[in-house]
Amino acid sequence: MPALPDKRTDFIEWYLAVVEAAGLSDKRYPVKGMNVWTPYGFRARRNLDRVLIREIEATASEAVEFPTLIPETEFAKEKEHIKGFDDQVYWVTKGGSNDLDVRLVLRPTSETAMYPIFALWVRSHQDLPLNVYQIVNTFRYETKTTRPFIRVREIHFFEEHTCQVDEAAATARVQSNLTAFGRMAAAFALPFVPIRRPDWDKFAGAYYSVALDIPVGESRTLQIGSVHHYRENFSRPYAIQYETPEGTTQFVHQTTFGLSERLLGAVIALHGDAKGVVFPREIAPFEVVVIPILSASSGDAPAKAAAEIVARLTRGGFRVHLDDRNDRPGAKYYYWEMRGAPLRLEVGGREAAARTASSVDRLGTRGSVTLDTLEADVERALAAFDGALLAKARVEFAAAFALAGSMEDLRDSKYVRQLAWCGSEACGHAIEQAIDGGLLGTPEGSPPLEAPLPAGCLVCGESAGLRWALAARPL
RNA sequence: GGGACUGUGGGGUAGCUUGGUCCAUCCUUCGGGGUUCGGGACUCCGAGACGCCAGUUCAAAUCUGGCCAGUCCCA
Repeated sequence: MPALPDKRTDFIEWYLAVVEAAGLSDKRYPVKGMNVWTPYGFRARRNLDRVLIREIEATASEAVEFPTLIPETEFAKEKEHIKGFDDQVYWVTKGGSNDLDVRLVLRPTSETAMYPIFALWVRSHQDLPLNVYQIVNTFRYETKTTRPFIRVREIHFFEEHTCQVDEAAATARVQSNLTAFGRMAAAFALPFVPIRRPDWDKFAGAYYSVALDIPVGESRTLQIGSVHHYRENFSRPYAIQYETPEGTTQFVHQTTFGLSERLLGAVIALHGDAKGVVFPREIAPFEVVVIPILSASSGDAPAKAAAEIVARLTRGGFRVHLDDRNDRPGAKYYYWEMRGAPLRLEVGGREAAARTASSVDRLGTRGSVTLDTLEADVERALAAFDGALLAKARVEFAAAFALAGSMEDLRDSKYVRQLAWCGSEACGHAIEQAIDGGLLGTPEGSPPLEAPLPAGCLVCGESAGLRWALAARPL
């Protein structure tokens, strides 16, 4: 197995190589931006979904599933929305050999599929809030270079759509989503910063958008999700209204929350190292890999002990894999390090005799477990690994930001820059030009760096409307 | 959207400029046998490729065009 490219200097090459070498995705499918989920990659995806489902359902959201095709007539109802997506949708124009009277859109996102039906579901204030989510594939005709998990044309998409009684309730739902995302991100050891996007960069049709960004290799950022407040922007064209207790009629205020397999890409990009992928336990296809070390002198004792360990841990609810291939132990170590297994247990003649196993986690921490207390020992080792991974990620996160006190600081910046901005579009674009990237927006809540807000905008020096903003180059 | 470049076994490559030496090089991978097994084993035997379609030519991996796929730069 040849060495991976250097992650720091050749980040993209490293990323592509590691996805390939870890067996997570097969990108040889002959359609741009549409890759095959391999068995190993699909296990990771299922684990990703499991966490998303667990956390969103903890906030009273219900799973639904809407159709893949949307009639053009519904798709076109909200003007900003269609303008934003027009150039990146796939059209179905034929049924068999007949041209369709009404063309159909392959959903790029599901507002326009759901909202005509929401209008039927919502009649009374007692029907609110309506919180539903679905995990489906969506399609966007991406023109830029596609990359596995990070920029694809067939997206494995999580989308929550809600209807609320008023603007304040919708704002509260946005906050609830941000909190839920905090728990999801913690499960994947991903420190992130929620950022309210500038008006010119918000979701097509939104009142405002909060993006969830993480700093990632080569001083860039990756948007791994977003939460949007729609106010009445969709409920009016789609006529989603309800009768209040007072007998009046109101339009609902809506929110959405979107995530995708980019989260998996982010986990790979952020935690991976020179040896390959590093999975936190929640997303790891196998939390524990057991490797028997055979030799002529120890006979079948290691194999028997390994089988016992696998049986016990499986019964204990762990995701375990026994690697009993006819290969050298060292080759297996490299193999599972490349594939990111959090914990490896080695059982040779010595361990089998002592009824123990040697443990090594993916960050290199060595230890030992005893068969008497196997489940507890493994649980402790995995928890310690997850804790260490999160701590490491937090240190790197903190080091990714720097204040910018002048426009000169933005040039060739190796950091995500925190700066004072007056909020005007002209100054925003000046900042984007200087950093050769994007003005990400204003941090929701406290900014990454604690510092007194300067007296004036970095560009124009004005103090009116002054707030912190972040700028970086997107991945 | 505009421009440049690239496509050779499963992965990575040599060959392309100047067509013939190529039933295509090497590494890795894969299958079978044997010996092995505490950080990428050794050995013997075997498998596997010129993106697709046209064209030029006595002759195409090599030249031309289209398509498909990919990479980079600019908007």
